[in-house]
Amino acid sequence: MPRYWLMKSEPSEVSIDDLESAVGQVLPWTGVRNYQARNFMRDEMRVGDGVLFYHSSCAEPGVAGLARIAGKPCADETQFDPSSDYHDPKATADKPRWVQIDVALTRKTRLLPLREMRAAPELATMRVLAPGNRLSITPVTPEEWRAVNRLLCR
DNA sequence: GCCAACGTTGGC
DNA sequence: GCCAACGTTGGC
Repeated sequence: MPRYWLMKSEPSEVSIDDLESAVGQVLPWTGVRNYQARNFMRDEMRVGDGVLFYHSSCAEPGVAGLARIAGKPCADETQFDPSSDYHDPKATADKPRWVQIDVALTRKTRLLPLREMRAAPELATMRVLAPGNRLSITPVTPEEWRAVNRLLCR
């Protein structure tokens, strides 16, 4: 039962600074459109779980801050919105397909670059670093969580 | 912009 | 249920 997660976000959409400046420093994590990632949110996340906030698809990919799960999963509102990039015409209010969950900032950190993560032997097992990985949400082991925190203090 | 890896779709 | 085609992800 994982208690830690890595969640990818494109900073051009939602960055660590957006989370920092959000009301209550909480944002709903919307737009997940992958079943495996959805199932993590829907079935396995609990309030208080630790989150590595990861910036992807940008000039400097890497962990940009620490956050935590701050609510229960509920229907992702963007799936019903025809004007949203995340609109899903097959989703209905009766049968929502996608879920969102509140994520709260714990603290912004220095950027821990992907490059540095790959170079750290203690992070070699991280699922996000596995070749070909594309999942936007991946479980993180307590050991990996501690190792990332140690690296962030350097 | 490239491209490898992967997930989803849809015809059969 | 198979699997080829297609779309997306995301580092580089």
